[in-house]
Amino acid sequence: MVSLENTLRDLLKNHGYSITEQRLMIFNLLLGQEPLTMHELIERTNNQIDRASIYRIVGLFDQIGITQRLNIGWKYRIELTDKFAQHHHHLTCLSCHRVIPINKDELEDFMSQLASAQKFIPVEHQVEIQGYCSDCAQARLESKPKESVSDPSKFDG
Amino acid sequence: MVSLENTLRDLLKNHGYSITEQRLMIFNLLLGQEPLTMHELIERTNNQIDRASIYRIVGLFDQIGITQRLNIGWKYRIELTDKFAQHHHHLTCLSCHRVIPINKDELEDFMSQLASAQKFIPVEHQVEIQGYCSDCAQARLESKPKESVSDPSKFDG
DNA sequence: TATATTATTGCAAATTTGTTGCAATTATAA
DNA sequence: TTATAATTGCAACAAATTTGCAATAATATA
Repeated sequence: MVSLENTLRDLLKNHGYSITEQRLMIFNLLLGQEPLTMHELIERTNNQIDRASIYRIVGLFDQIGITQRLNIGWKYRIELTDKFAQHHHHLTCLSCHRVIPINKDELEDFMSQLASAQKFIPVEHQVEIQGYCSDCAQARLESKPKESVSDPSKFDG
Repeated sequence: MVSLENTLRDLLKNHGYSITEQRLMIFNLLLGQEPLTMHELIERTNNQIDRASIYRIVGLFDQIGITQRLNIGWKYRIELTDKFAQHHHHLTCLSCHRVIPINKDELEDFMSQLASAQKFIPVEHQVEIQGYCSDCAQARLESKPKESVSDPSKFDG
């Protein structure tokens, strides 16, 4: 039986990197979570790891395929790759910013097909769909307020 | 016959914003390009627009659906929405970082289906597939060099 | 298990990226 | 034209990310 942490250890080893307390902590913070922003990740380490190290660790994780980045609205978020987690496809509501994970096998198949038609060897993929969730779609039907923004740069994504 | 710039003018007008030289310039820099990072966009204005204004303009463009953000590797990139451009789906090579646009109708159909099955009203969507393009896949078959990086945080995404 | 070697971390400082307030300028509508 | 409101540039600020380097921790080997 292989635990996810062992997969991590192997990945680090195989790439010639050492296993440190800090790397394990970052990994565990990401495990089983919704994708986290850097800020959230830093917060959750509770000053037990220096910021610079966190950036270096996430950089390394990205590089050897442990994590990947995802843009939701304005800022990017960090999530574990397929090796460790399943929910890499999302429906994002433009109104309430809810993120609904989608995880369909048919989607996977479709992706591979699409890629291989171009002689491209897929490793990871993400699908993002922005729109309106059923609640917000309903609310919008009932009242459609005019937008009015003094400083457009203030928008929250 | 409607030019894309007229579509832009209308969009600004309809939302109550004015048409300025700066907004037109940003728009034209994005038109027909691969998605640009903020840095690239700023560079290409050649000091003809202040940084703060560029951020404000892109913020506005995002808000009224002229642009959207996209993560390729390390930093986010700005690209025009469907109203102006077609290539919102990409194959990204993990080795040479080439970005190959994909634009398939079947993909569009598939997306709408997927979303509506969840009573979700799709507005925009992106599909990103990372893997190896045919050239790099070939090269990797011929020689599989060990990676060796002194400071992992230096990686270029 | 101790030790030498190399990788990794924390710290402090620097740089880059993004934001804000406000006066000067420009666009728009009358 | 001219008045009004929106937009820009500027300068200062704040947040995010990176860097160099000495101290520390991990690894491989004796």
